[in-house]
Amino acid sequence: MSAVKSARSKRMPRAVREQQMMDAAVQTFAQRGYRAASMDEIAELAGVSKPLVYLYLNSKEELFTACIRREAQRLTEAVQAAIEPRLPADEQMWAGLEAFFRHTRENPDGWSVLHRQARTHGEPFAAEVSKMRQEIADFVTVLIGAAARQGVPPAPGAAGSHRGDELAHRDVEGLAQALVGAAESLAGWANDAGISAKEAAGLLMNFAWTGLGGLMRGERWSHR
Amino acid sequence: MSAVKSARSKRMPRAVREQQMMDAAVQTFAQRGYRAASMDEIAELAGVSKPLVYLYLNSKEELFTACIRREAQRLTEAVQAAIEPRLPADEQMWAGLEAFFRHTRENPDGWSVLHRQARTHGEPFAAEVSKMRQEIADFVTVLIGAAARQGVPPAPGAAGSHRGDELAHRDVEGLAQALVGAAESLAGWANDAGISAKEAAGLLMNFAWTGLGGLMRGERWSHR
Amino acid sequence: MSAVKSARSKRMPRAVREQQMMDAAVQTFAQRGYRAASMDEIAELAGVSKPLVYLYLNSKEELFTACIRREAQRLTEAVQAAIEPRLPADEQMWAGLEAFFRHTRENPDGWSVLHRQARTHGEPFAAEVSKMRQEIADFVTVLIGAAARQGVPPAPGAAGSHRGDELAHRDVEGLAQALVGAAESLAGWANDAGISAKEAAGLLMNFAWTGLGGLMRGERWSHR
Amino acid sequence: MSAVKSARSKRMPRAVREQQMMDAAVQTFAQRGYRAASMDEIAELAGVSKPLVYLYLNSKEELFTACIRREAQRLTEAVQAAIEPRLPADEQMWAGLEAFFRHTRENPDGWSVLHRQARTHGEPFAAEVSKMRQEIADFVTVLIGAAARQGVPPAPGAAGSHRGDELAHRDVEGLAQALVGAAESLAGWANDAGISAKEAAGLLMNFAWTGLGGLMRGERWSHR
DNA sequence: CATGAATGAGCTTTCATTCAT
DNA sequence: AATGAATGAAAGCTCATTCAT
Repeated sequence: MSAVKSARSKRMPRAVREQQMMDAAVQTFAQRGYRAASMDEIAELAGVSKPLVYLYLNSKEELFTACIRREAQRLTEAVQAAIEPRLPADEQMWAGLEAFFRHTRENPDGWSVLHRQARTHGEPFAAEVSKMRQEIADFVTVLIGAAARQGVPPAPGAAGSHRGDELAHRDVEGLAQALVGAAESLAGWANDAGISAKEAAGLLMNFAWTGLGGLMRGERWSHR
Repeated sequence: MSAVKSARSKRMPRAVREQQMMDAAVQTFAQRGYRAASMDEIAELAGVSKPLVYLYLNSKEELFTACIRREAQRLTEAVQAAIEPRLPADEQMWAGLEAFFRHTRENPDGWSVLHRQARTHGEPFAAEVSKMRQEIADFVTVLIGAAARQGVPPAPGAAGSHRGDELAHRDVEGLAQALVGAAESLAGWANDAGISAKEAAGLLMNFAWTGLGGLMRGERWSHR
Repeated sequence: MSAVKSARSKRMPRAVREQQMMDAAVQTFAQRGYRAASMDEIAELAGVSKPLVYLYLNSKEELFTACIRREAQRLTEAVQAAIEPRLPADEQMWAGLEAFFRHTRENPDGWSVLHRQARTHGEPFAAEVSKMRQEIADFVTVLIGAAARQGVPPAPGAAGSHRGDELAHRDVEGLAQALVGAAESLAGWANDAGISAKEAAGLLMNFAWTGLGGLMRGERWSHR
Repeated sequence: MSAVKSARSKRMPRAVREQQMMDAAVQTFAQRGYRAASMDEIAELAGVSKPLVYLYLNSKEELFTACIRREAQRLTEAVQAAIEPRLPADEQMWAGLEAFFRHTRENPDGWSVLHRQARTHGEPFAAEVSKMRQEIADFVTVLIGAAARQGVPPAPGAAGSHRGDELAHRDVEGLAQALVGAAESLAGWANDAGISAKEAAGLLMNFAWTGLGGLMRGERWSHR
């Protein structure tokens, strides 16, 4: 009936089967955790026998790594595809955040594998995610720098933009880390609370970008 | 010198033995992960036989839960002990953050169990941490509300305090989530980068509290 | 240059392919042992696909048996080809031993399959080698008998040949067993110690043939 | 009834259980071969569960090694116990051979593990046996040397002992190898053919010691 | 109070073997 | 003539958990 072959039909090319296996693996790893996920369950969910999984993906570790890489790439691609480099820094940031929240909401299992599972299970895997995370943090760092040069979020009623006090490099890095952490945290919360990607992005922009503006203008918090 | 007997001596009261076991368990869970940690290893590290662990703590699940509870309590207690309720909201916030960063740095295994392991391994455990997280988020929510009523971070040079536009409850909740996430992220980064708790707290105050001030004054980010 | 097509070229007559497979099998069985050798490895080493191995050789057991038969035949042929039946018994023996040591040194994998692997793995295979071994033992028995009739290894300085005391049939059989075992043992040792086939054959002739001569003359060892 | 507790009774000391396991393992390895022997089968034969085997002996490899060592020690001890160092070399040799044939006949599985299995399966194990074999070969070498010094098997009717031509060290080593190989081969044959240990020892003494005597007296085989 | 002895169940991994093309 | 795709069955090993003392 259907024009699409049933996912269960036998004898399909390797590339297709591999994707099916990784789909099943991501789902299983997300729900059970790396150790608790059994290759039996993954194979069954993929609709193939266990030996075939091993034939194509070699071991549980390699399968997990392959999943992490695929999901990391999909996520970064989704974010990068949303960014229009000619727009101002804040618009780029907003677009990136919106894409991030949208992607994580649409791929909760992939996000879980990246955010929870991969970072929890030792060095072979954590490094894979750290790389992705650092890429994003670097990008955010650049955006903050750009914003600083453009003159940023003017305080309403304040005199026009002026270059704020220099932000130390270490501070910028820390801010990027904080921002990424906030986004990660919000991603989990937004999905559970039924917040849309646009709302979440707006929320974080208000929170972070505005605060950033303050920093740019030299505002600092200190004990009174 | 010490009034405490050697940790290895036989025949000690149950409460002490239990703490030793949980110390060993927290360390093992942090290093290996919930599933990979074996009761054998925990018992050996605690210096007792395996049946004794079962006698006192019943099962791996209960042991893990007990660890989570203990560490969660220690963390929240550390934060709350640092807060002086009569101080202004921002000072409370700073003190809480400083205590948080200090405690996580001084108890990396406990923090790892809470932040990484517990949330990664299914419902019985994640709920335990969510509770703690929510407590903190609620507290932050209260602080923000208080700050809003007191009139907060005045824009330098702006006219004195004025009540900001109302912040929707949902927004406040989201901000709290973002703040907690940022703090968690910074906790990891700070420990690796050798940032002191005070520095990390200051960084986050500048980032968050300032932004918060903007929000209070009705500043919002939007597409131009 | 060569009239033989590359071993990797496609579409070659069955007989040739079969030999390639058996070459690969002998090598793999020798290096890994019967059980540890995988059909995958054999097929890959032979440069063909696994189903083709099954098409031609039916099963791992049959493949192993085929290897044993081929190697046993090659060995016995090598030994027999070296023997000139019109020569005296001792010269025949020497020539046979020399050929044996030479062949095992030049075909260590084949020898390993016969000597080590085949005898180690249950009845279907051990019988195959026993047959070959018995053939050789029988031949040695005949030689000894011939030597006995000819009057053999005269003690230097002793009066000419005289028919020795009768050797019981069972003794002759035992001697043949001992001789074959000694040869097998020397084959391994000689290869490792860099002893040439001629030297090894000489050594064994001195050892065995001389002793044999003593027996023929009725010398017997007994407690004093 | 029996004064001996049933081998199946539960809860026995570790040392006893370990011996039971090794008994079962030796039997299984001998009958099936190293690879084909399954830990399941060994455990069942030993009357214990598989985990207990692993608890005590760690792995299949270690279990195999332990078996090899135990059987090698038992064999060498049996041989050494039979030797009376004050007796002449030939009597020592005879006693050693007799003990060897007796022990291998009474412990066919242990002998199979040493002679067949251990040498067939790669380096960790073969080395263990080589050590034992070399010990024996060295001992034989010493005996041959002693015999040479004492003046040995006089040709009947020949004038009293005289020091034979020097035997090169390499030759002596080769002879020892041949002798050990012959004994190994005879051990298998004697067991199958119902030859007693004494008969087998006598056979080999006649064969080897007599030949040796010839060599000592300078007799050499050569092409005529 | 404390433990040495013991196991049922389940995991990852491998292999000989067969179809469908 | 030849192969890519696929699997049933079993093996080595580990673990949470319990008895008997």
